[in-house]
Amino acid sequence: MTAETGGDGRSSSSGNAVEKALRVLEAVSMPGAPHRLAEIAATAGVPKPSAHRILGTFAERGFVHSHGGGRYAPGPRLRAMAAQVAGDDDRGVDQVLAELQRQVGHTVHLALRAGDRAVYTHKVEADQPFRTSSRIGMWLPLHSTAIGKCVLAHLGVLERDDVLGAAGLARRTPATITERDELDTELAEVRRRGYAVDDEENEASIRCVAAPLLDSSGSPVGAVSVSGVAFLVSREQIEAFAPEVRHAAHSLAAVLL
Amino acid sequence: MTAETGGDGRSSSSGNAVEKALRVLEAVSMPGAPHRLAEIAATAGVPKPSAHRILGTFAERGFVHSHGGGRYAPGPRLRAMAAQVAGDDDRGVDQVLAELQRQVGHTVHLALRAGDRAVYTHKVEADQPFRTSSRIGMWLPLHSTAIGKCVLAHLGVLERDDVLGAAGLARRTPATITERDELDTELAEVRRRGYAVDDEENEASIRCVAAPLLDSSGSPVGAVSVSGVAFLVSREQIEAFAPEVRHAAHSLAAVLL
DNA sequence: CCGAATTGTTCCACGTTGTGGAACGGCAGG
DNA sequence: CCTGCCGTTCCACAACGTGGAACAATTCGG
Repeated sequence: MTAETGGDGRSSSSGNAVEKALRVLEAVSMPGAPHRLAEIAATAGVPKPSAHRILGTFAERGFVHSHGGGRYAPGPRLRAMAAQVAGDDDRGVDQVLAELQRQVGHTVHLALRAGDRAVYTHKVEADQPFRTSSRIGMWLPLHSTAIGKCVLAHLGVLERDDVLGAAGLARRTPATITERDELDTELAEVRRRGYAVDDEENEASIRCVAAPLLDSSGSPVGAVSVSGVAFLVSREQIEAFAPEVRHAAHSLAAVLL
Repeated sequence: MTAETGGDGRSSSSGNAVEKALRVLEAVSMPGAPHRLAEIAATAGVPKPSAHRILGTFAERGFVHSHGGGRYAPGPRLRAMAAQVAGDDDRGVDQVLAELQRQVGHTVHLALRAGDRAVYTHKVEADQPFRTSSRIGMWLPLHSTAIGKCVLAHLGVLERDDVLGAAGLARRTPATITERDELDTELAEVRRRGYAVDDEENEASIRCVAAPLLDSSGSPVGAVSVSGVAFLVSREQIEAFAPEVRHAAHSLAAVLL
């Protein structure tokens, strides 16, 4: 390990060509299929001509599909890669999630962090035939969800400011925490307890508990959650699942990292 | 530059840095999670030091996870991206596939081409509770499957030689076509009819029909297929689904491209 | 239907960045 | 102990990406 100072140093603005490519690829992959060039350039934080050139390369290889005049969508090659990645890790992950689902009887989610949001990657539905509006690939805000609060709580102060500054504290329900002070208090509590609760803060009638997945350096990678319908599960009942959720989180960290 | 002797002429373009990055990313995404550096470098067709540098960049951004000592696996960020891509296109795709499944009553697959193989990206199971050993993300050979033959049939001769040279014509069942001449005849037939049949050539007791998805330039992007258990569906019966499969393929081409 | 604002695309001189063969150290298997 | 193989580091060279600015196409508003 040569003397790498933990801070950003040069990488702050753009840096590596490969890095830009990754950010562009990520931007193209965002929901809302056909994206415009300017939009992608902005999202990726890359100058317009560079984005154009990179997207051209992607298009040549079939990673993105160019819808004519400056509109880009994920291409077949990227879709194939996505299917491979999504299908491969299912070895142990689904097992752990299914086990958790059996223990608690409610819908179980795994979400991974992607910048200033989290993305559902796995889901095990509850036995009860209750509507769950979530879907794999759907992304959720960090400030109003149990999963998101787990992530935020374990970010460095610097990065947290960055992320919250970019995403804002949008009100999602009457219970959503929209004050930064209040959120910070909550996050301290999350760190202390090792799990987070969402008491109808993101969606009315939905309560969740979540526990964070931390990598070897302590950075939050994502979180597991249990979601219950409010009139079936009290706040106390949901919170009582915390031990099981934390256990699952630890198992998943072992499998995923 | 390395003056390759006939065998593997793909050295066509290692020029672009982004291109190399893409190939490396693809190599990391392949099934069999922790890959070794040399393996990735070979698969991607990139010199070892370059692969190392690129993987380092990926690791910094969480796209791959470095298992220490030259072992790399898809990272959280890549998984999140994969979930987004896989989840987003479900708009119309699943509808079309479900419609096809209703018409034919058997298991329906969508696979996309990735280099010298195809990858299942979508699946709608048959009503009948029959084992189907396929899974999203699983990859299948091109020469012994209906889906693969659709792809091969619509490749340029040059690229077909390349692909078949790399992958070979491995025998999968007694019925597998392992002679290049015979395969070429079959592929001409596939082009003529607009669909391909797999009569227990890839897996014993499984018969399939497939129709290709062609992009605007006529290149094969993937294929849709219907798979039936051999002792329930005769070759004639499976082949009778061809019109429906072709129809679905056209609908999907419109949605995906 | 036309002009104005926005967006996609091309160009190009500049120097930063990636490049990859070769050499080094570490690890395993004979 | 020696012998491959593999991951990692090094470095001189120039190719490649870079991005501001100019240009073309398209959209929007009146």
